[in-house]
Amino acid sequence: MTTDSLAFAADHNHQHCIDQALTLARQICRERRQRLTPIRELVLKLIWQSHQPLGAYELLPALAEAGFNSAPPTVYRALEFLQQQGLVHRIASLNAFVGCPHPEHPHQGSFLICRRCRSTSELDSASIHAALEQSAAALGFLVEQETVEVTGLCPNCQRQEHSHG
Amino acid sequence: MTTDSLAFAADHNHQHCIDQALTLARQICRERRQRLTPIRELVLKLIWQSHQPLGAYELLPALAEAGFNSAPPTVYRALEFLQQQGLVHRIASLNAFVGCPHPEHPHQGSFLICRRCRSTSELDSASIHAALEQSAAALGFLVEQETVEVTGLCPNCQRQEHSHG
DNA sequence: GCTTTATAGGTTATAATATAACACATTGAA
DNA sequence: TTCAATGTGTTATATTATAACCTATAAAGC
Repeated sequence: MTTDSLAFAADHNHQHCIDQALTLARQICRERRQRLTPIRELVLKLIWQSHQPLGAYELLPALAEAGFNSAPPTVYRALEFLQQQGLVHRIASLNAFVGCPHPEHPHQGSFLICRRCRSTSELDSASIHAALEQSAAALGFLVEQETVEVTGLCPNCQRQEHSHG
Repeated sequence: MTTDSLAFAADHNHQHCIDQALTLARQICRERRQRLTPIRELVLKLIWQSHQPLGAYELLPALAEAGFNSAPPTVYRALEFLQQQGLVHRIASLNAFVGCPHPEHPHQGSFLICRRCRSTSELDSASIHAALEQSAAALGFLVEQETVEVTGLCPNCQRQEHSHG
């Protein structure tokens, strides 16, 4: 994981982050013969405007502005496609969606979510994944899907809370 | 963790499980000077009827039958109280609630959820917790809340799927 | 016991999130 | 160029959750 994919890294260059995500998405969809249509690309771009997970309904106004239909099914369809391609993840504990920095190979992320600034980072989850697999295997349980969402305070917000409550 | 708190254990005695949960709940609330009112106790009992997480709206008919008001706020209030006391957990990925077998000390569980029979077991999550803490600490992130929900197939359902698709 | 205060529950309305169903348009392939 | 598959528009509705306000009940102090 490169530092600049981390929302709370001090050296985070977000424009680079967005550009990279979109370029990668186009490339991946081309390779997989999947159609990254204007709506889908716009939704992905909107989600990548920040590292804060966005709710589906928060995306609708921007879709309307761009001249698209802005009824819920439009955005949910785009999100469904993006999730299938691994380009975004859904955060179950927030009912919201966030861009995936590593869509090359399908996976389910583990997330650190700051309750104060809402910034969310995807963890490189090998050890977490291993711990889950092991606990599951001990009970004979076959793991198919993992939802790992950790809420707390990012480094920046720890400082902020400390100084002004 | 005793075997009989595990939903997919072969020797699971569910009536014992329910009785134990209710007895423990009464004891805990007494100790904490919290009121386990009839509605709250009924909701807890309903949730413990199975190890399948139940949605809030699934509880309403039974509340109505028991002569209580059955508007949503009634059940959400009871669930909020039960969660605060650690007697039930909310499963974010299902929007549903499940009984907690170890409410004595507050914690947030890790769950194994069978996608076929919906049975859900709470893991003793020390190693998972440690892995999360470690990953978070490496980024300077302060953990406050953990949502760990693993979906897959329980041992029974693995056999079933294998034999009749 | 009575009064006061806090907590719990009843009730109505509505917010927030998500999907069903069907018609029409566009794309890509035969 | 026609067909089949996929994507989008549109309307309606399902599902999950909370706000707001009022009444009832419990517990705590006098």
